[in-house]
Amino acid sequence: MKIATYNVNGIRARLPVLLRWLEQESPDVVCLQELKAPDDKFPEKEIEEAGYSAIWHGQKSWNGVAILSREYEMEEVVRGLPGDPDDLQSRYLEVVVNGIVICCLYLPNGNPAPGPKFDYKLEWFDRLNLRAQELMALDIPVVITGDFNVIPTEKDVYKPERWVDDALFRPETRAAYHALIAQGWNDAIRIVYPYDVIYTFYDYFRNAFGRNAGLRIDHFLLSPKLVDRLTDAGVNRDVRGWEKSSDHVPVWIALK
DNA sequence: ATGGCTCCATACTGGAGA
Repeated sequence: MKIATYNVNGIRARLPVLLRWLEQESPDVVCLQELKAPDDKFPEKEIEEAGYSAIWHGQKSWNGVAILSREYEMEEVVRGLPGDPDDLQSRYLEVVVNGIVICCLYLPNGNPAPGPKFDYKLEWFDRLNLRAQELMALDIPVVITGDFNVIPTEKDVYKPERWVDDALFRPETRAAYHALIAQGWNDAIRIVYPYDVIYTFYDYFRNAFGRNAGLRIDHFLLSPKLVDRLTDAGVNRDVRGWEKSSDHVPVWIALK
């Protein structure tokens, strides 16, 4: 079973690239972030013609997440991150598919930091960790994946010293991420590739992709019940070089 | 230190992204 995550940065602008990538990689389940489209503008027909059912949580202009499935039935569990009725941003979707809970998230960017956007990021992170703790306590197969907007370590950024004050790398952000990991979650990419330099995002500016000046901010976290089933993982780095690419790269895992 | 690029909105410009 192959599961992928891809921050598309606008599903309408990205549709040709998305469909080409789906055709090439044939993932069973796909978590998408940054749809940048309201619910009624989600390209349901094109996704269906590509062979996928879909559940989506859209929003006008910004944010938006979706989960696609090629073969397995999906059952929606949670829409929107619990814990704050005033938070209307579409950043979290949770489903059960093939006996696995899959959480698709788009964690707030948080820049500029400090400031209200950074406060929102940390508050959102606290609520994510509460939900993750609930799932961990169930002792079942769970995948938490998506765009975390977190650079976990210095190894995950091309020039760490330039990012120390950024909301993606500040101590508070890394502390929240490490608190999540400390619940017992396993970083799938680092299990398969403990030492390699792996990036999932390249800025549109300054030929970042050509210089391999990237960040690793899209992650796959596996519950203990699932980690033994991990057989492979990777990033589709070449997709970043395609015409009209997203600034993010698809990330995937394979489970037995 | 700045700006470089790309997306979306109701649009010839600005906000957000990371």
